[in-house]
Amino acid sequence: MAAVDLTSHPGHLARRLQQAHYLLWNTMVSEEITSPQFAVLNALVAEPGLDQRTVGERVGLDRSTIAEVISRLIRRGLLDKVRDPQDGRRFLLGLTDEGLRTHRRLTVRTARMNQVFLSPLSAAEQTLFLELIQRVSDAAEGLRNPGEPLVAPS
Amino acid sequence: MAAVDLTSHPGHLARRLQQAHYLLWNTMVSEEITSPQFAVLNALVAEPGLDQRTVGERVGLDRSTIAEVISRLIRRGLLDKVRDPQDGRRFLLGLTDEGLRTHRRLTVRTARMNQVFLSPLSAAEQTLFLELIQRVSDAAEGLRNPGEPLVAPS
DNA sequence: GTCAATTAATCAGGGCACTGATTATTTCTC
DNA sequence: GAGAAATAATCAGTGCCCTGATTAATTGAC
Repeated sequence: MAAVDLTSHPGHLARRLQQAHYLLWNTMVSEEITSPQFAVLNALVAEPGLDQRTVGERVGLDRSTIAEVISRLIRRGLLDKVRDPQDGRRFLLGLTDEGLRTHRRLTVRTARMNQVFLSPLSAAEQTLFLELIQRVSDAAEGLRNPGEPLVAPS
Repeated sequence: MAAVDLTSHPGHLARRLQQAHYLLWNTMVSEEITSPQFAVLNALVAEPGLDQRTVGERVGLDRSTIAEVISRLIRRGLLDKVRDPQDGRRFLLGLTDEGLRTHRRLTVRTARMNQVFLSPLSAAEQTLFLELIQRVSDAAEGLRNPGEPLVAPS
């Protein structure tokens, strides 16, 4: 009889938030292209010709995950990759015409979806909400490799 | 040249938030037990003897996912399940002694982790943050099966 | 120039999350 | 009481997310 109230646990709420978003994305944006996949397309619209690792950095996906996401996008003909002639370890990524079209099409829909998603909040709350999430995530990411331990061992 | 700023996309931020939480959980709480697994243990501390589907409902996991999570917890000896003599479709779940001990141990650590996770925000902001996430998630979950379409088709 | 350290990408393995289909049991209807 | 509808659980398939180990190429030290 010492159960905890999970509604005070930001991690639990974050998971539920993401699930809710996933569902809404599926109904309002696309059943084919996922939100992380769109983020990758978007990164390459912003900076064409990036390599795989850097794209992962831009959108917040680790080396393994970005590899999977990219291989799916290539399989679907939205991306192609060529070896960097300057550095034989790297692959340079580029959007295909269809990739570009897909990005354009989904951009409109994601805007609408974001509106619906945030509609329970007032305009001021929406701005605050985005800012708070960002501050918490940024701070936690900053704890990644800090040189000194985060907490004293119990 | 029509890339979007993903920092205004709540879904993208939600994903990053969850990743940040995942990392912090791993370093501050446990490398064995995950946050969803803890949520399941916690649900069974609050209401012992629930069946699998109901536990999933309580913690926000669908039928497939809850089945996997529970089978891992059983494999690790933290849970056991018995057929409901009243209803042969159901399994009733119970915490083992070790499951109970694990829940108790992790409860302390999650509290500390939540403090660290939210530390970039002031006390007032923390309260607001949790409330805003909850309102957005609840609203989006309410859109699940509404009888009428969410949006006019494009 | 050669060997060592670094770096980009891949692979193996574990866990979370969803959908659609299937199986077993119960409940509802007649 | 027999057949139909509903419900709990499982299975197959896809995708995201992480770590640790491995491979191939480049860079740096000497």
